[in-house]
Amino acid sequence: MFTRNFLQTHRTPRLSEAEAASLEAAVIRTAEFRAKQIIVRQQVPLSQCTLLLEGFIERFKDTPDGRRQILALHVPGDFVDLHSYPLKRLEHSVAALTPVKVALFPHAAIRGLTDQSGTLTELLWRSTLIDAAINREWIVSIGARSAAVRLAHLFCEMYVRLERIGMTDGKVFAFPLTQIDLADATGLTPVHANRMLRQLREQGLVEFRAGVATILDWDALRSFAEFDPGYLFFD
Amino acid sequence: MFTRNFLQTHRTPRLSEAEAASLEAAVIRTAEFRAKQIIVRQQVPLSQCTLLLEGFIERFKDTPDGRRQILALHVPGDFVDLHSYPLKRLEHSVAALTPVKVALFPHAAIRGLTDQSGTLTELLWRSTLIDAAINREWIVSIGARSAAVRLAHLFCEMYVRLERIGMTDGKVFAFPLTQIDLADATGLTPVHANRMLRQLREQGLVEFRAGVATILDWDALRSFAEFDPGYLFFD
DNA sequence: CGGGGCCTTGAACGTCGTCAAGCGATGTGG
DNA sequence: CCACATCGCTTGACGACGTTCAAGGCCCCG
Repeated sequence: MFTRNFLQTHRTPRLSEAEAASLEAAVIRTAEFRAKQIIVRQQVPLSQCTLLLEGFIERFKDTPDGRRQILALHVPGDFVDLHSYPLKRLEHSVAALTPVKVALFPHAAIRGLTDQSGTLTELLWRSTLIDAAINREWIVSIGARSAAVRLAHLFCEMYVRLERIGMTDGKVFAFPLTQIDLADATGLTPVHANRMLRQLREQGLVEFRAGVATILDWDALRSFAEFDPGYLFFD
Repeated sequence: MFTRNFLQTHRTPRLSEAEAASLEAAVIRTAEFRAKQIIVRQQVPLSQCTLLLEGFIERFKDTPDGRRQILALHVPGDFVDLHSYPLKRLEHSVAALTPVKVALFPHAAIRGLTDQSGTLTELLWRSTLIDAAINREWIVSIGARSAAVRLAHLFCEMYVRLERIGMTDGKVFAFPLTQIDLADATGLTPVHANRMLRQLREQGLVEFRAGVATILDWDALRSFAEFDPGYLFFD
């Protein structure tokens, strides 16, 4: 069941059994990547899409002056480059944060799915647009929230997304990023990210150590972060 | 020809004449809005999509503490809320920056188009994903570029997008935002945006006055802004 | 044992934000 | 027709949030 987590997080529109079976059957093969390995390089023409089965993936872009901006984080059940189907190439790169296992869907198979069913089309399209909604929420975070709030918001988002696929253990979840990665995701320097993490910990909101996050006070964290999960479209 | 500007900016995949005619025929009516009028309110269920014909539109989100973040700017030929088709509602709001004229496509008509042609599906889907690519470039701008570079990048983007639909006059183009809007789009304060605009003008890169932008030195501006138009997918 | 990530902390600096005041243009009502 | 309010733009002074530079610690791995 390659598509179990995907269907778990994308319940609207609901597929018929036949449609779900077609989606599952569109996988030609699986693949594995090591941590830090680049999975998709920007601007390279693509002919298949990647569904993340196990592990964590990042999408990022490097700027000419050597800075690096993480654009999105992906968890199991996320299509990491479904948008390559209409776009044919990506304008950013995709890399594994941990060892990962993925399922591959040839573009031709996606085309087959969209020809077959308007509902399947809508579901796949929708999933790319939820990614876009997350991108926009990150714009709000980076553009309009302070460093500490930004980090808190990211912890909220990841907690909720991981909780949905059963990858949390109470208020504890694996979040295998370095502080440098967190800084690259939030537009901060590693030094300042470190200081803000300490502050969040001392405020009793969230603790982050060795790639593991522990929510200390969910209500307080959520309110501190101005977190409203509507943008994740968990309908 | 409601869809002329849209087809002008979205040349891939190419539609057959019949497909282009179907797209054009999917419009049920046009509508007009006054400047500053809200066109789509966040979280309200939608049943139609809006194609911008004339004028400028913004997408934005307000934060609890009263800040406002502009998420995207739209020019004629852009679908401003095509993503409401798979999502059914938006997590942000849409407003007119100037008096605007739009064409409306019922969701049911979009469904008809996607049922009819995989190529039409791909084109519409693609256009929503180009919006997403622009969102991601804004993440890079806000997260990793300095205030002056950020503004310069925005001028580059708008110049290229407007040039494509014939809305530039040499190196001059109407860009009907206030300095406050520019600040809200770039995550700056109006005061600082003002200072950076002065700097860009004094450096001989770009001038912005009364809603009109003038590129003073395109090559210098482009290089200062680290601008690479690849993310706009002008294929 | 040495080297390289990653984390942590301090000190100094600078970009950007805040507060405040004044200007010009526009518009509205007395 | 003028008084006055509003809005957007501009500039100065000051302060803060976040960056930069630097050093040291820990841990893992070769």
